Amino acid sequence: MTFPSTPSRPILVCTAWPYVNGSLHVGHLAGVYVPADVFARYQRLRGNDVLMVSGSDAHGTPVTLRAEQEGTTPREVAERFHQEFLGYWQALGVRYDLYTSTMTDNHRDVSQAEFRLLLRNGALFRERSVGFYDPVAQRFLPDTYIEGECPHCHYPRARGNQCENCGKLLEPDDLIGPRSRLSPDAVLEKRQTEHYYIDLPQYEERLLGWVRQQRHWRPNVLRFTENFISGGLQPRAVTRDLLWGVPLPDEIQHQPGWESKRIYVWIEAVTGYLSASIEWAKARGEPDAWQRWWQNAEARQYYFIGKDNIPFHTVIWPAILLARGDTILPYDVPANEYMNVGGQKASKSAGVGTTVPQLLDAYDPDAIRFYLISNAPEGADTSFSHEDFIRRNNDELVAAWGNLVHRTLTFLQRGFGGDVAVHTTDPEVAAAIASAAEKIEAALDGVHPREALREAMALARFGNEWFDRRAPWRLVKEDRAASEAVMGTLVDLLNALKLLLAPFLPHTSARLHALLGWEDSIEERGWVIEAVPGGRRLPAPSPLFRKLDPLPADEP
RNA sequence: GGCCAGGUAGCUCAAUGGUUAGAGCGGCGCUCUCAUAAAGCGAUGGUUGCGGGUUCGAGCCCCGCCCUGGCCA
Repeated sequence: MTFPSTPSRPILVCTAWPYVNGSLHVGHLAGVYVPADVFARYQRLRGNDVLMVSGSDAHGTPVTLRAEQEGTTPREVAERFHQEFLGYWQALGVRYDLYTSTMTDNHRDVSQAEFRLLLRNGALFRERSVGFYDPVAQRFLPDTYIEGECPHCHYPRARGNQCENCGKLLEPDDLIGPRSRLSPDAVLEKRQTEHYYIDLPQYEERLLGWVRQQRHWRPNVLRFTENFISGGLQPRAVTRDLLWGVPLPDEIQHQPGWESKRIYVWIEAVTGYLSASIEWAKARGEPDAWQRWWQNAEARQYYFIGKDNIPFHTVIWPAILLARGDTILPYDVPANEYMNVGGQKASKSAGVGTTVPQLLDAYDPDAIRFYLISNAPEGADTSFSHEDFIRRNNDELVAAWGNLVHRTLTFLQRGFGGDVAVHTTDPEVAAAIASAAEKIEAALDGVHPREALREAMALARFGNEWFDRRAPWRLVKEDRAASEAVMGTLVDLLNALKLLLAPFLPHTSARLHALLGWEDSIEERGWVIEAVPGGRRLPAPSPLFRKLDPLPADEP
């Protein structure tokens, strides 16, 4: 039994670049990194040409702020968390082809080259503006860093964008006696500054036309994007008065005043997708190989992000790519909602939190992947709790799939010495496998991993039911050959489920692959459902998953 | 305060405006003993937050209200 092979297609799997200003959270994994990895693993198994890239976003204010708080440099903070993130991917089996950072020379070069290209193509313009300058902190201040007396209600600590007392919207200029929140004693100066802006209105019509063709996008992404563009696009500044970031191209950065400006992070960070692809190609010794995913009409690009990032990936990044004019546009942007964390009392009393290091400390990687996908926030927010995690682990993963594996393999071991008889897969089971596989493929191709996992679990439950119905433990007493044949079919079912679950549960599927007597890897065999040959003797099994102790009851 | 999501079974979640609103898990009952005290079957479980409206038809669309979360901060 095999599936029709599809021609190999280049597929670029991108994930949002996380800020390196702190540990990642369960929501990041559930919304972005685990779904992306599941999708990428599936596409690789299907034989498609997958390139999965991302990296740490080292620049931006959050990193600078953290460094200031710690009395260290942004680079030190960035390096530290970058290393931590690399550890996550290793531990969880999130398998990037390249996970880099925005601190590389390559990224700087690609970003600057892009800036030049946009300039040459008329996408950028330069404009003067007046900003408040803090001479003590030696920087221009964002609106929210300026406070003063509200001209309407005379609240003394109104912000430069809004008075939080009377709610009126303000401009920094409206404030009476504006002060810097960074340096309260500083006398603010109004200084002229100058920045580059990307002329988004120029691309509005083309973007809207393109977006309206994306019928396969998730409804929330499509609706949000259409509203965003229809509301009218404004030019956006693409440079900032900052020191931590990518400098402007040489011919600009040496002009007076421009040495202290940087390419603003939201244009620079999305460019990371391209720069990482190029870095991967260079490292591979084929510097042009990236073009296969960027300048090829057959290629498909998928961007896995959280919902807060939608406009950057469905409007601004496509606008940049349109302005470049030398690449394809994103194929899909499967943005997820949030996995919130409720039941905080429970997590605190258990002494376990929800950052990635804490999760990894408490649970096995496949159990984490299982939970996060089965409760993934694909269309609406969902909530995480340790209680729910333990329940899903024990009552679903272990009880259905883990049990099917273990009861099959131990019975085969005890009853038949681990010998798989020469057999044919029972037609009812074969049909159930084929039907489940078809649904799983459709769900994964459409980037609905949660539905795909549900189908796989339904097949595992069917396996338990069929096992009970055939009762090989009873059959063996009357008709040993018939019992052997039942076990052969069950082994085939395990073999199929091992493959169908491999994108979700790569570690345990690999272990099961070996327990089923294969000497190669799942990846080498590819997305092919096959029977386990008769005559094979399987090794003694051990459980794939462990049950977790329930949390201690809450003390009142 | 403004903006944006949500509110569906005990819990966690499904349901292009179209049969009697579904699934998993839990709880209850039964069956089984190969299996990590696991599994299977069965019955039970709903005023889809509240009140109006549009429609042949509304969980879904519109208006108002209540509640929760997120962002602005």
